[in-house]
Amino acid sequence: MVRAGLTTERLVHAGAELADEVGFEQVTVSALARRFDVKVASLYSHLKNSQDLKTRIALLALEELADRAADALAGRAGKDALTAFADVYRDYARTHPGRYAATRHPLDPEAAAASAGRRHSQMTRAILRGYDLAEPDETHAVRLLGSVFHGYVGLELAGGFSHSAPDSQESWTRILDALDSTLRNWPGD
Amino acid sequence: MVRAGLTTERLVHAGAELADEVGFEQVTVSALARRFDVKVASLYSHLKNSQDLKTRIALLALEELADRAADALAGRAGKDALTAFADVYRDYARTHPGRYAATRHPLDPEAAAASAGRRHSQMTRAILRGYDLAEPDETHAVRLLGSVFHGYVGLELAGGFSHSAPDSQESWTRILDALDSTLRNWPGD
DNA sequence: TGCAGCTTCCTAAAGCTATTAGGCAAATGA
DNA sequence: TCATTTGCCTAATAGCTTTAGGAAGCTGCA
Repeated sequence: MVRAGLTTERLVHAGAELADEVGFEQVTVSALARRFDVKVASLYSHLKNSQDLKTRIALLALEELADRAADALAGRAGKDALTAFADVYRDYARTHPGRYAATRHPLDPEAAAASAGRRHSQMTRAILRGYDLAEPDETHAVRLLGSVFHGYVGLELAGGFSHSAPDSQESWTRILDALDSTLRNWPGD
Repeated sequence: MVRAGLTTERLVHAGAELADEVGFEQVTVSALARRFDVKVASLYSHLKNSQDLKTRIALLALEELADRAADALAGRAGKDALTAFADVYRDYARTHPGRYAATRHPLDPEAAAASAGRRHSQMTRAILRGYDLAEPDETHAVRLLGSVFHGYVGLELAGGFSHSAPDSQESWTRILDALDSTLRNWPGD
């Protein structure tokens, strides 16, 4: 019997690819086994269960996203940083829809704390340092940015903006302009 | 044999309640059958399949949400309308998380066209008439509002803002202030 | 080299969900 | 009252998940 050479890492990676191809919700232990031409039960030596697989894909995606964001932020500040960061987020979602969906997968508190989600929100704060916001306004702004990015990408991916003018890219650009302007003129009490 | 009195409408309603209790993704034909103390196959006289059930719950939720939004908008304009509309959205999501999740369920084009989703976006446009935006800026603004509402509520529901100061309600209020200000001072080209 | 022990993958089995086909009994209405 | 329609049932197939236990491959050490 030739062994397939399964490892947790290979499985999670293949799971992420599978997610991008068929959707994160459709990622299943069975489908993954088929992809490796192996019996389903065999995966249970490498994965605790189906939930474990999804959690690991989510953590992988969060790392990838944070890595790309960190690259994009290097050497940038102000609006330049804002748009670079936002574009990374949107591009990642469009090129890796399954992985992006994975980043929205609910994590239990320990997993969440150990994830790159924190890194991502630290980067958001770093961008805001280019604007002049004191707490608690900075936190409000972090939440606003998170909401807009997550919300826009979610609607775009769901097809909300296709088949209707203007182009989604144009709205995205104008929304980032508006956000920049909002951050520069954050309303006081 | 006493009949259970199933109808498509009762099933969809119970499905919506089930969604609020256990989550939209966990709504299953089997669970619904258990709730009516009836065999699973019996539901297939009233529902085409599992997908059909979910679509119907989504349509129900979209109607409910649009009805509430319409009520809230009556007699309001400007920022007053904006916050009332936004609050309805957020409150609906918090009091009916399963139904809210259902509104995010992808619909095939025909179902989407027949849904109350259109009504909802018409209302967003009505609110924007209180601000001074010409096309295509109005559309950009519609998309911005949709993104912020959907994004904020999604993050809040996922627990993103709990266990951390400031209070989510405070951020929400300040974000609506910021949106109002953005709409009043929409940046030109 | 040979073999002990660990690891990998397998077979088998049970339980849950989805869906279809076909049947009997209850409700409807002529 | 009887025929027809309708509602719910049994039975069966098929897919996914998970656990238990077994056999073959690999590793390290004598």
